[in-house]
Amino acid sequence: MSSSLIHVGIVEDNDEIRQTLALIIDGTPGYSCKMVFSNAEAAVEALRNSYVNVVLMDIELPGMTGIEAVKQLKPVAPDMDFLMLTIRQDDEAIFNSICAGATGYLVKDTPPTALLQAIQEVADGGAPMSTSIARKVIRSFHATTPSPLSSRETEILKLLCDGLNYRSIAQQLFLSAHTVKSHIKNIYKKLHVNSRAEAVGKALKDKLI
Amino acid sequence: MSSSLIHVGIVEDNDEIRQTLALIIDGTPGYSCKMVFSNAEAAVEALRNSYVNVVLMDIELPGMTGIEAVKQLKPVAPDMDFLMLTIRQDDEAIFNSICAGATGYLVKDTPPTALLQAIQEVADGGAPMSTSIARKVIRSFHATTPSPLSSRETEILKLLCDGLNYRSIAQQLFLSAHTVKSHIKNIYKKLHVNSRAEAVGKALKDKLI
DNA sequence: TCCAAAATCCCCCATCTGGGCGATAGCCCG
DNA sequence: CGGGCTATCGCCCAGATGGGGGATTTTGGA
Repeated sequence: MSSSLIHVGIVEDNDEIRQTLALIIDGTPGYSCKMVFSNAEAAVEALRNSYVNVVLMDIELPGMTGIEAVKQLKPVAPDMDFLMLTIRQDDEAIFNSICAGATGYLVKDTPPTALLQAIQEVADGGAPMSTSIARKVIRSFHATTPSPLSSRETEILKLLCDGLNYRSIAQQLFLSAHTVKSHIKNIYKKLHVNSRAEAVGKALKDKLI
Repeated sequence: MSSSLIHVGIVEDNDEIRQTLALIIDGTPGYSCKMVFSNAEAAVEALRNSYVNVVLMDIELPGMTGIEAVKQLKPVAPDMDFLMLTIRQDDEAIFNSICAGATGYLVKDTPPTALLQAIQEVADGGAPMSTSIARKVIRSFHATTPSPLSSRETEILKLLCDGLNYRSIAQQLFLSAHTVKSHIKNIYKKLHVNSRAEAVGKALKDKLI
């Protein structure tokens, strides 16, 4: 990995910081920094069809925030990685950035060696982050509410998520369609919903399945 | 945090490793290790109603695996944290463990200092892990397929996930119910589904909304 | 041991849904 | 300029769905 050139982009409104970062990166063999922007709007426009591998993105920017920029760029450039730049470790903002599509973050006073290493790690498919951020990410993985459903109901809910109707579910579980309907009615009661779509929505959002 | 006693549990079938871990932990001030098991079944049974804070769980166990044990314990003891024990860093197994409810992992030859530090970090709400694991976790956060839906369709899909029917969606968006139906039909075509439930399931699983 | 919950099955019916088919108008890209 | 996509509105109808009842048996925990 370290043999190929890493193309880095920078989006940072503070002139000094931006130029310093660019100098460090472009001055190091193996790193190239041609795409530099002082606002998110210009960056989104120019980066969408670029060959840039890793973007250092300031979170606080005039106009569009860095988080919003990532949200727009990630879908159109899925292979582009984003490292957010922050003054200090702000767990909430960083977590939101990650939800938006960022891979990790850097605090702005990171020494050059660590900066370059973080970029390298990201390019190599890693995601450098503190343990507290990692925990936040993991937590949002897991179910927060304990499921009120019985195992049979959970089983049926899974099949609902696949779009099966009464009959198909009944066949799959060797039940009568009446029974399936009965279970689904109970699921609705317990989840406080009254349609398949809402049940599926709640099930997946609350990680009940 | 470091002032209160951390109750640690161990589940590990290798006698030597298990006893070594227990000795290290129980021999350190601030750490207590009373719950020690050589198989997952006994651990699940005893830990479900225990006061243990952090469990060191071997992944490979005779009978039930450590991953399965976490899957069973996490729902009934949501405040209990799990650190998986592995011989070497196996990204796939570790990722599966995290999906099952684990917070992090340790390689078995971790030196005592780092071991205790990792336990402390977990007890303090962190999630120690390598950058490559972190990346895997983050990746499963993001949409993998670019959405084929128009913005209007996405808007309607969101409302479908909330369980709204034609009329309610129409009112919310100031449209005729006919138009809503029309959009939904197009959504079905694009997502290759043919019911609300399936559309919602696909939307949330593929992170289209 | 006894009760509550779960799991199974059944009926009725108003309403919702999905599929088929069609129409007009705007917009962008080639 | 024409074709494709989107957005908007419309009608018909068979079949699925949700809500309202009720019933029995098994299971599991207190």
